[in-house]
Amino acid sequence: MPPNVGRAVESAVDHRKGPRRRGEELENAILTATLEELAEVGYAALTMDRVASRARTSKAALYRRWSGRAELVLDACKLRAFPDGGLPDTGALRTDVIALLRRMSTHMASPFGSILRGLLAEMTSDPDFARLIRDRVHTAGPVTIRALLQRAVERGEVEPWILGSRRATVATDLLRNEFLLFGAPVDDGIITDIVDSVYLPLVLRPAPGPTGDAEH
Amino acid sequence: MPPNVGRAVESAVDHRKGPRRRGEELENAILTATLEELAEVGYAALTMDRVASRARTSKAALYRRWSGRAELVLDACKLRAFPDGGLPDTGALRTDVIALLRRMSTHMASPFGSILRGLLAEMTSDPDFARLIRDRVHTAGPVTIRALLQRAVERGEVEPWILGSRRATVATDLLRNEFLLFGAPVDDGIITDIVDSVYLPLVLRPAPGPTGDAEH
DNA sequence: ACACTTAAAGAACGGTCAGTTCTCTAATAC
DNA sequence: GTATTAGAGAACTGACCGTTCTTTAAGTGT
Repeated sequence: MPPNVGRAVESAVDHRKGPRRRGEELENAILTATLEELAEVGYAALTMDRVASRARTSKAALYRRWSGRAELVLDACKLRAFPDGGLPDTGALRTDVIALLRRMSTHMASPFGSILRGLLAEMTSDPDFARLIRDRVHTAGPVTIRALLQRAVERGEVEPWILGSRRATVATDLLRNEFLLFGAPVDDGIITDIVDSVYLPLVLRPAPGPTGDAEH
Repeated sequence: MPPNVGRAVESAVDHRKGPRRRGEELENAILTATLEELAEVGYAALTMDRVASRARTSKAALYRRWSGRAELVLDACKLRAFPDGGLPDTGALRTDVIALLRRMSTHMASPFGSILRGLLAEMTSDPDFARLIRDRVHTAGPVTIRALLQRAVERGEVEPWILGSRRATVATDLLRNEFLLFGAPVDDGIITDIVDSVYLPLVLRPAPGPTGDAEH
């Protein structure tokens, strides 16, 4: 019945007395711990137990907020987004794009790279979750390069229809592919090769399209 | 000692007596069981226990041959390669490439797609293993498209230098990117978009006007 | 100030799976 | 034949996941 009324001789070490965090404060501590774990051991080796103990909380507190590792990491990446550093603005499309790809490359060489791989693998299961990952993780590249293109259009370097074409994001798409296959950081020669022998010929002025291909 | 001195009251059911497979026969059975498991539950849910019991063998036999799940799956994919079906040969580069991308798309919609994702995620750890994956899994696309290009060069559709350029594999690179981000099968409109608005403008003869693409 | 409600800390548990290591014994080599 | 190799099967350690329980601090309402 009420077994241990009295005294609890046990529990020599029980710091439930310490200032107990709640709500947002605790949540922030958990997300911070998650990012630290990601930086130290990467996504694949991140465990809920480790995050909980690093944040000096309990797994129960984690599972009350997130349904699993992937959701937790996703939120950690979302709120404390990795530094973006503003748009490159060198005055010419070529150097702008090279600067962007270089930045993406170093970004992928950070723990973020392993997160990317891990989340990509987990997209197999849930389509809704897959959409979430796509939206939160894979939009940075395309959004940024479209902004660079927009300025190039205003300078007259690029024809406006390119913005709505699949050509627009080829540079970041190829960089992502390169990273996934060969790892990061992506060699600088490869970056300039992507830009000079593929991307610029596709988007720069005199580049002709086959038929009227402004769709998507 | 008499072989079956009546000991061991235990072991009511012990079929170690059945024809015990060895060497290559057993290995084939294991690889077959691996492929069946892959087809049924996908890469993420594949476990060594299940493979062992499906092959009616023991985990010890698996670990004597492979150091883990990834190596096993890699070998299973390598030996009993998924059907290639020969090179598309339609007489024109455009239709050849579209046929190739379609085939790759359906391939990625098979269990092979989940294998791809899983292996990609495991490349984080070991660089040697990463190379192995790249070589065994991601060569099919590029190798095939180079063969298509080679024939296009012989027909005069494409200039020879393209074969050694990064442009050569852009179609398969973009398809892989599309699959990883959006899943398979890849919509047919996207495939033709990749080919018509990106790939062909990059590789076809000089300045491919929509009407007369000069072959002389 | 008080009782009441919420939720954090911590521990334990059941379950799954990875890898390892036993024993026993069939298949093979010598 | 005898000796060696290696497969079958089971047990076992250890990691991790996700859940649940108890105890108790932090808020909430009156």
